[in-house]
Amino acid sequence: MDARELRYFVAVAEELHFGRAAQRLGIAQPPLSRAISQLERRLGAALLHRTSRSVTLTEAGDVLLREGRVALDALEAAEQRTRRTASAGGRAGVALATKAGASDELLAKLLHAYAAEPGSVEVDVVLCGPGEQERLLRSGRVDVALLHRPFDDTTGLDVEELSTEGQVAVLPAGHPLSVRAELRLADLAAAPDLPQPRWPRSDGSYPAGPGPEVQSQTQLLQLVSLGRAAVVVPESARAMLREGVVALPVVDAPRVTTVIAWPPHSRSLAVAGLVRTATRL
Amino acid sequence: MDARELRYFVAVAEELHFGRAAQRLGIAQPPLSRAISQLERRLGAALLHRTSRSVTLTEAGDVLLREGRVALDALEAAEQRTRRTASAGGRAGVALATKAGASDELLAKLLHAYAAEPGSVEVDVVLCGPGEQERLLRSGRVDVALLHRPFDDTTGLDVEELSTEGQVAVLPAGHPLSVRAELRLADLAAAPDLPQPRWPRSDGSYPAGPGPEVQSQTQLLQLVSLGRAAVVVPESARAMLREGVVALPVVDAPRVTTVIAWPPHSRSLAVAGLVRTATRL
DNA sequence: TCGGTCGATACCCCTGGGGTATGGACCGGG
DNA sequence: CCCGGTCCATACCCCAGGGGTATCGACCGA
Repeated sequence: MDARELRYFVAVAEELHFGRAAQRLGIAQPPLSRAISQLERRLGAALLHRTSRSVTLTEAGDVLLREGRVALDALEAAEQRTRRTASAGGRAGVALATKAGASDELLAKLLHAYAAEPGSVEVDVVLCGPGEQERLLRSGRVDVALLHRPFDDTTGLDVEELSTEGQVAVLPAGHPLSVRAELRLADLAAAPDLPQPRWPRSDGSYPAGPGPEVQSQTQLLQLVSLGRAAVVVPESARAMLREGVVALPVVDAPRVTTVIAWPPHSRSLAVAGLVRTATRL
Repeated sequence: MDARELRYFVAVAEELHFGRAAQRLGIAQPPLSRAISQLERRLGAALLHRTSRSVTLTEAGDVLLREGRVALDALEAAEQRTRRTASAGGRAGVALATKAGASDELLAKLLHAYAAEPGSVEVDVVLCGPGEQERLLRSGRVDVALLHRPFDDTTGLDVEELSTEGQVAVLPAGHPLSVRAELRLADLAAAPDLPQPRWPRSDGSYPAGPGPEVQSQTQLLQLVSLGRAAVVVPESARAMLREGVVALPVVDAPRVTTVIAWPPHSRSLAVAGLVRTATRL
């Protein structure tokens, strides 16, 4: 199978609309229609149920969407890692992704300890938005990442657990709930004046909901201190709190596990060294 | 990156010879040369050191070979699983690979127990040669496989351990060593009249060595009973022994672990059911 | 020095992927 | 009930690029 055809199919399967998919791919709609039906002919399988009003996935199409994404990620990763190896020119560095503002202290300790190891190489740290690390790792932009369960999906990655922690609710100082010693998730849900803010998805769109739209932690904290939102974050994020907000333990929020993750086929000594250092912290 | 280019590169990287690689790919040599240098240009990376007498991998080429194989496997798997889903036509079965003659009893118990589960589906059992299961699983020909550590590589697969066992040496009855109560690997290495037989690799060629070339277990056991070879196999293979041979424990051979393995992205209920049944045996 | 090997280059042909124009099915509104 | 709008499929054209053959140039061993 050709990678191009697969990319086309994934676009259509995600949009469920030939016109929008074609636009996203930067081609006209007719060649896209043709490419998909050609793919179906080659596979001997119907992938989409289509009428002139709606497009839906068949069972086979659902399988191809899931497996195809994995394959395209692997292809992209092969390309990216080759590029990075070549541009490093022998003196191979290693790229690490982590969520900006999360596990700050852990990251600092890790980088410091690893730099002291014999044979350590330069670490290129990529700070990214929530959920972004996983994509960077799977697509080969980085070699290793710090992920946070249960938020990030570690399926198909090798991982080593580093630490677990509870979560705290960040509230406006002076809010009635802020005098409590601890909270439950239900308490927050029962406070409609404090909706959960909404982060952009990877395509830039926002999920529906009552909360304000945010793009950065700074923005988020400002909204909280203005009394317009509340948010639940891991305890370690307390380090970045500002005036005008308070943090209270949420006793029934899921515990967050920080893990170091890397692709299972990695043969990189640098990645192995980072992982070893991390587990010894 | 295009899958075609990647396939071409993998062929050249494996053959380290443009002419042979082109022959294997069924194209002429000049287009292959062109495709590779075009790939190098696109990636901005030298992949091969070439003189008119030899071709070797650069560091970047080595990375691309390893990552590229994974990507091509994933692509192949996406295609195969889609085909199988479609041809199953809704009433989805599940394909399981296992080495012919290995873990016989375990397999029988597993199939029997799974068939008795509520909601179980038909299991298509694929018996294959040594080391073949792994390839079938990675390339999507099957959904789940029984593998044997440390012989099979489970990198990048999800696994559940089922059993571990020691290994026995199968010798000709009447051989001086056959009167011992137990053996060590060194004893076998010190008996040049009993070389280890050689199995064909996936490309059909044989590794170099003194032992006879074999293609089947029957053939193998006949050679042993004729006094021309000896072989070390897991204990459970005792069930398939024949007259004229004896099996002695090899105390320092690595223990063999039978595992059930599946691709990490599998969402198949049938695979989950098989795994659950297997771990409960 | 010469023949043999092997990758690169030059040049040609034609497949097939991309474009525009248009058809045909379906739906909602007046 | 027709009419306009939406959306996928079909028809047709163009040309980029992938594949072929012929040949060159570098290198090695006899």
